[in-house]
Amino acid sequence: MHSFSVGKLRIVLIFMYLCIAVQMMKKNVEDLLKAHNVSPTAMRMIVLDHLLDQQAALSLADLEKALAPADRITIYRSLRTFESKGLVHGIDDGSGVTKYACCAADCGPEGHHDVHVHFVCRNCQETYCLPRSRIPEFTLPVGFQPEEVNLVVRGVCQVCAG
Amino acid sequence: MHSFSVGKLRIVLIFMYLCIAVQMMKKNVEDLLKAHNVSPTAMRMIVLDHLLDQQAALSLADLEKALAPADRITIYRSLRTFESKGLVHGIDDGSGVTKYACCAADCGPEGHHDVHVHFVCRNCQETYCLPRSRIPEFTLPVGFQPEEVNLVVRGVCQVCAG
DNA sequence: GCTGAGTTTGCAATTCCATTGCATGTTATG
DNA sequence: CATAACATGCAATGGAATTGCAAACTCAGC
Ligand SMILES: [Mn+2]
Ligand SMILES: [Mn+2]
Ligand SMILES: [Zn+2]
Ligand SMILES: [Zn+2]
Repeated sequence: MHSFSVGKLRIVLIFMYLCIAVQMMKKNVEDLLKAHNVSPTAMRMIVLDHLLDQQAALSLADLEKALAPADRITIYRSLRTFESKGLVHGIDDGSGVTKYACCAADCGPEGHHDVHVHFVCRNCQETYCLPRSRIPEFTLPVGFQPEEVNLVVRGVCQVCAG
Repeated sequence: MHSFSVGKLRIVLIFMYLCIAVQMMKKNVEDLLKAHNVSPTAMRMIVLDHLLDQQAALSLADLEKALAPADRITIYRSLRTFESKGLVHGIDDGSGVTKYACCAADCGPEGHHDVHVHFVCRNCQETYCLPRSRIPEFTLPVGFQPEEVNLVVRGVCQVCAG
């Protein structure tokens, strides 16, 4: 009778770990969707999962490329659904194409609460959410009633400046 | 021999005043163009004069409508020229269409200096420059080097809130 | 399991704005 | 006037967002 080698055991353990990780990941994405009242379809789970992976915001074209051969319109409509349910927020960074990133705070169908600064790197073109950088107070002429604020900073990002 | 009535004299004086006013206006627009190294063509004077009249920023479509039957592309290229020479600045107010407004400060071909807040009214859809509302200080994570800032506030404007 | 209503998806088409190419018209200058 | 440089008008293009619609799918109720 022969025993498992350490190498084989390691491979089996890694495989089991990956299975569990993928399951947990899927479970997390699924639960996140359900928690926001969105039916967890295959496409939506793929889109949301990919968005959760990102450091920087993605455009529809980015997602289309990354998730090929998924249909662009389906991704587009997933994003709109997510946005309306407070799962992701669209970012108008001045480039002319909307970028999307996951909401950090407890946003919901009532609205988005995590108002933060966005940063666009003129070198790598990436768009980052900066949740730590709260938008400061500013004064408006009398009579103007603010409701939403969008602050976009252009410059060189951490990675490119490093 | 009969004399002028007071009424006729008044009309003549108003007419003369208007002639002089229009001349001065034209002279002002022409000088403004020349001062920024832009040949004062008929179209450019019309476009710039109309922009100087406005309280709120205008889109290309707005200008096209107001200045009909002037050619849209010619207006478009006038605006680009003005922008490059520091006469007007384009505003990305999040509506997806660029609005244009005259520069208040001493901008030039080197760049635009009058960085200010822009306000979009969700009721009347007008976009206003708020030159008095300076963009406040804000903090960025270490490593991010800011170069340009764009702050757009959405809400209800002075007129609509009245 | 089968059915039907409601939802989601994929493809085609449309709309809207920004931008470019090119031939013609205009201006400035000697 | 001649000529080069610049400005204009029309047509065409490009890219992104959005919509229409029919087929595919999901799921509760039989
Ligand atoms: Mn963000
Ligand atoms: Mn402005
Ligand atoms: Zn960068
Ligand atoms: Zn208003």
